[in-house]
Amino acid sequence: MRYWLMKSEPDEVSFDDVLASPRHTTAWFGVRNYQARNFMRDQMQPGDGVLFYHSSCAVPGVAGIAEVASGPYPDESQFDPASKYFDPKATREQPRWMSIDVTAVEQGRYLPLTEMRELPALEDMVLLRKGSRLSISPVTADEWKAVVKRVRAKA
DNA sequence: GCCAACGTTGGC
DNA sequence: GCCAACGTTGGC
Repeated sequence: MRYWLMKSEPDEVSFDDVLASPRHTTAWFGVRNYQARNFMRDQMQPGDGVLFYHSSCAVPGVAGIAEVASGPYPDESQFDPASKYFDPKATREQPRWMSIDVTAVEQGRYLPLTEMRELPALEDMVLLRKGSRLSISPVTADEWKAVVKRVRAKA
């Protein structure tokens, strides 16, 4: 069992959107970075823990806890010329980009990025490293514990 | 809107 | 295979 942090722009897909979806589950599409794709393709397993992070918004931070709900499969949006994620070099025979399903599990408090930066347990977290832009990044068990604790805290 | 950091592209 | 130019990310 591993842990991950996945970034989503809430204007596109927010944690609330996933909670409102059938079975609280959504397809994670639109990843167009090879390192992030490889995590989905090679390492992420159903049941892995996911920190659902809101980026590019007024208050970036962890919006809820989720989990990986499927193995990898081709991202449909790469084949759709009308999609902004369309990739002319991708074919059905040789897809380039992968999706996985993600299920929302628990919404506690919203944990802002500013607060994450103050937690000593998170000082080495990939997300918080200077220049880190990965939309999917690994989270250690200790980091997971520290974040979940703050998400479940009363204040 | 700015800009630092990083990834990708393409000419050579 | 190098590397300059360009595009993107994402916090501020």
